[in-house]
Amino acid sequence: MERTAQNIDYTEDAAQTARFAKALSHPVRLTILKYLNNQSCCFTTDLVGVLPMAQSTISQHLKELKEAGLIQGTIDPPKIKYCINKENWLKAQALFERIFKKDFSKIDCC
Amino acid sequence: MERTAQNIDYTEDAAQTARFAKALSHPVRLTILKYLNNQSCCFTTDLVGVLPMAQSTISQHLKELKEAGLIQGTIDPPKIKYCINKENWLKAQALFERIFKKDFSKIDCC
DNA sequence: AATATTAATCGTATATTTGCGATGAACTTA
DNA sequence: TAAGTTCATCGCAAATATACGATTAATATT
Repeated sequence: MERTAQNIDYTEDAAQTARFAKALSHPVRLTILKYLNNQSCCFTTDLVGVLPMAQSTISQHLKELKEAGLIQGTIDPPKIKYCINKENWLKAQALFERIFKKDFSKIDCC
Repeated sequence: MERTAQNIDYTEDAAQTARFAKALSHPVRLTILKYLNNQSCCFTTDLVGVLPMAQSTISQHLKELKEAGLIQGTIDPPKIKYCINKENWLKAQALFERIFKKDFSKIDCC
């Protein structure tokens, strides 16, 4: 097998952390998460009212957050109620904590 | 002014958090940061030896981490020594903590 | 001075992301 | 049943990200 970037096997933690980070890497998605975190839950309608973007764009961001596992939607016809996916949220929290948890006492070289 | 996505003024925190998250959103960059965090510092050479990718690609990832402020390079001719940018690292840590710090006691709706 | 090492940058190809308007499916309400 | 609401998806355009090899500038070594 050729030794190129295509064939790297990252640790599952690194891959998962990268996926979560990617989901958090857009200000609109951070705004949505903050909103959900404050409101417990909300409907897409609410977000469309708050965010100055097309409904389709917001729907796309919601899809990404859902696919990353950070939120979940429950059907409440004809609306969909979104909320934080608690389990994965805590998982993400743990992974980000792990990134930053290191001791800096030894880092005095720069 | 037209009310489109182009004209949104995100809070500085959201924008900064998104920039940090973007820097963390690739497994190679997470690997580099982990390496730096363990080793205190390292040279590009070291990373090229460890990561199975072209030197130019690694250099590009280093540039992104540097532009996000998470690492810094000091010239040590003919090499460049990279290490974590402690100040911004702690800033990033604080911002990510802030994302996840919420109380979940009220989130029982889903 | 000539050669080697280091690491950034350029040029290029391909993939992904972001945004919008338009459409459509599912469900409600009149 | 007809009209309205909700929200996902499609199709498209533009921007950004990712990777590579080749080149270049700076410095070190012979």
